[in-house]
Amino acid sequence: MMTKPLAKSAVSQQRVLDAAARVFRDCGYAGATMRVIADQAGLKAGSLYYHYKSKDELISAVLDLGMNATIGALKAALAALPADATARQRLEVAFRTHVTTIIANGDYSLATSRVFGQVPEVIRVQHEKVRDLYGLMWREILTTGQQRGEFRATANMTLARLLILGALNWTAEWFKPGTRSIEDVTSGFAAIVMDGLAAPDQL
Amino acid sequence: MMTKPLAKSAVSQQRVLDAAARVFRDCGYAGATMRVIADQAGLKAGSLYYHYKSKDELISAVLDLGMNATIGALKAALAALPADATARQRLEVAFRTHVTTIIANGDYSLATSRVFGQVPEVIRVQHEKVRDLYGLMWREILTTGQQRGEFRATANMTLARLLILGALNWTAEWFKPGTRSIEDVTSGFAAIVMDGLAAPDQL
DNA sequence: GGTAAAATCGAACGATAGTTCGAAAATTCG
DNA sequence: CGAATTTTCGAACTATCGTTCGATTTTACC
Repeated sequence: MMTKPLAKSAVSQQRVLDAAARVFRDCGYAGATMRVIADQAGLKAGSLYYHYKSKDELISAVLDLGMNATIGALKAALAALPADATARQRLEVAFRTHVTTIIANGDYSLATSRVFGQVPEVIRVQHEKVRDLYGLMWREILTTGQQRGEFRATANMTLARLLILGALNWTAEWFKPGTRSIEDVTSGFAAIVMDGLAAPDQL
Repeated sequence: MMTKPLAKSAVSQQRVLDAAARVFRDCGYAGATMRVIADQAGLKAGSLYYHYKSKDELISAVLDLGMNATIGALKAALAALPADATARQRLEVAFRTHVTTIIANGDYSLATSRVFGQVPEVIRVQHEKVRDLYGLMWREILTTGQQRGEFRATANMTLARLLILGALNWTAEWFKPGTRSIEDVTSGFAAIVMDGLAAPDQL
């Protein structure tokens, strides 16, 4: 008899995914073995294949989750902003949201950024599209702000985007909760990117 | 009889190292196999062990070379600067030097940054010291500039350093020679970091 | 509580990993 | 050229990889 999909397997599936993210992050794609992932999830290697039919499907799921969480969070945060928000406010919210998300989903974010270059090409190409979509969201924030005259007209916004994303993604590598708050980091970053390091001209 | 070390082996050793950097960059630490590295170097797997006595020694050599090239280049560039150079000039030179080096040594730089988190702990700890040394050089540039009053007193220089190094290291991932010049990238980055994105107040 | 379905196990498969080592080839130099 | 040395090869070893699959245990439902 046909039964509705039961919920007991979902908890195991989640444990497997979490374990996979951690192991992929620490060991890379090839270095992450199914046996270690299974062990971290409290299973034996063979049992993984009940939930994911191959290692490639596992890494693909990890990449999906890491990227989609980031995109979804940014979309939601921007949508929650009042319509008359300044470009600076939008940029600051984007900073905070990005860092908050990649810290909260640390295992997935680090796994994604560290392992992306090592994954089989088929999978990488597939996820590059999602990455590009995310880049487009940032491009929109920056160019709109420039068109409104809130950002310096002479600034190269493509370079700005690459600088910002490089700096923000790097936070996942060094940020340790407890030492500094996410708010401190993002507001500090925003201050530099918006106002620069140079001391104001003395009059 | 004892003979002086001959030079014929050095060329092979270099070919092995170059091949290793490429393969480590593309496949990660565990994914890079000795057989593929040997093949890229025009040798058979067993022959690698004449030059390096283990895979760990190989990756260690790649990490060394990647990091030391960057450190050496920055040291030299700063030393070549006139003694009365402004902090802004020093920072711009550091930008340019860092990017130029990691682009020139692309295989080693990317291998280093991608593989660092996957390497056996003994090796990683060893190279963390060298990394810290490099961070210290940047810290010096930034705090000195701040003490001289050339950089905003309110700016958090630790965050500035993390932002800058994150952004600069990320260039190795996206920079494609031909499209944009290194000079364009570094001067664009420097403009943002020094002067900020915000449009000047209208009076 | 019993029974069907879901979930896990455990042993095994071929493939390939890092590494070793004696033999073979290439190089150097008198 | 020929002998000593340097460099490379190729086959082999053990370990472990991803994966499969029938047996077994656990779970859900009447």
